[in-house]
Amino acid sequence: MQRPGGRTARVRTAVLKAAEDALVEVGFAGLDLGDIARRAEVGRTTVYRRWGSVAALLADVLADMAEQSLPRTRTGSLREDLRACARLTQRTLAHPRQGALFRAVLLAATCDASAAEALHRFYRVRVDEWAPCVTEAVDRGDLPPGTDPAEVIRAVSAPLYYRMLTTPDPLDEPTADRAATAAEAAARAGAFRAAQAGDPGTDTYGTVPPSTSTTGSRRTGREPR
Amino acid sequence: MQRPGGRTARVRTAVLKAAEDALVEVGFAGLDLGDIARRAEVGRTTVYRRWGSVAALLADVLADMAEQSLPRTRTGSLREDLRACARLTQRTLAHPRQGALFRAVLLAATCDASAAEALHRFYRVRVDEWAPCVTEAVDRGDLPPGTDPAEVIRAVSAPLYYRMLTTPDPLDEPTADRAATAAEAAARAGAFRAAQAGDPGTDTYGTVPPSTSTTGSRRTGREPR
DNA sequence: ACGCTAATGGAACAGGAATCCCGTTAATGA
DNA sequence: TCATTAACGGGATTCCTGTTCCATTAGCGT
Repeated sequence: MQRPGGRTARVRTAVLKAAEDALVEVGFAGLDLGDIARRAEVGRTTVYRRWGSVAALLADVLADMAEQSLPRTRTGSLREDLRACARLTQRTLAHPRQGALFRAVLLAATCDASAAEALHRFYRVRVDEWAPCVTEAVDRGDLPPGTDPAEVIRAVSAPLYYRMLTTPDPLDEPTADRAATAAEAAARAGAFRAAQAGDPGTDTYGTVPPSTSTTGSRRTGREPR
Repeated sequence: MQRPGGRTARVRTAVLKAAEDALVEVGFAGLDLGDIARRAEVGRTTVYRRWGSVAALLADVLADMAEQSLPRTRTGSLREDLRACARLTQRTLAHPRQGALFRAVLLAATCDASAAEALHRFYRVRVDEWAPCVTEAVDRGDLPPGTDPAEVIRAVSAPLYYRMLTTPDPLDEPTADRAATAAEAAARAGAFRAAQAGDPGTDTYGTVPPSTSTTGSRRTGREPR
């Protein structure tokens, strides 16, 4: 028989809070379940038993956070909607507490399956929350029919995450606005329409090497960008 | 007196190789310098002395990788250039070995200053490598004057990284092509021109709350997207 | 070739995180 | 209100990572 009431819930709240605090203070690498238990004034054993690892604990933090998410704003304009979406992402990532949290969960997700699943669910929910503004724009005729709403929303946030991860530059509002503008422009141009047959250019890549399989190690040169 | 020759270089090579192997096999979370030393058939002491931490070692792996990067392809078409760029990124991230490596270094960068610096330098170099194709497109008149080359290149990769991190979906070639198409469309529409005064829309955000400072915690609701 | 010493590697040591054991506390339902 | 037992908490224990010490190896200059 499970006992989610009273004490158990209190302990969970205290530990999640302590985990966030610890994360902001010492960073992801410095997280230690024993330390978190101390901050939460809870027995070490309890934390180890209920969560077992930093990644699992962060997954729970994310799940808790997801329940508190805000509804999207609703303007009547695609431009304004996307800008609001971008600003929200920018503000969240730039926020000292929430930003640290998101970076940490992104990290944890690449190491731990439960954290990855929690993260994926979180983003699925968030995209679904904002997708309607794209659908409405399509209905209004502002965007071409067949535009994939989720892709547009993802296109708004992607540059912000990429910038956060790969450059030392701060995430400011102009950056957010630029991301929104770019996503809107691409959407208007039909870049996010669902794959349609005969799209010119999809079959004419003369310069890209075959790359039959990514498994082959015929070349040692690496190359992302 | 320093002795970069012979044995030292051999040890470095063996350790970096072993680190990559270990990364692919046990993942970032499971990395252990002792284990890496064992794989490299090198004394633990040596690894601890020369690198000291997983993050520092990964930074060195990244530096080593950067030296082996391939030059960009050169077609005469912006569309083809961006597609090649996107495909290269996609192929790299989807590659079992290199993909794991990049994810790990991204992680390490958020925990360790030296890894972060190595990562930033790496992406700066990569962007600089590809930026010319945008500059050339501007010169040809394919893109509006004032277009920021680096931003266009980053816009190509951003969706791929975002997808890799936030969804369980595989990174395939259609995804890469879509990213290239979207970046091109946005660039053509002038979304990446350097900030110019009087850009209509930049000053008319009626729905976005003030958000004077991101530090304030007046609301507990969180919200990325 | 030879000597100097940077660099390595084995082994012992230390510190701390994760686990286990078991008594205590307090939610839950009758 | 009371019995039941899920869940907690403190302390001992184990395991393992990272450090230190010192002997050995092998670049490097002469």
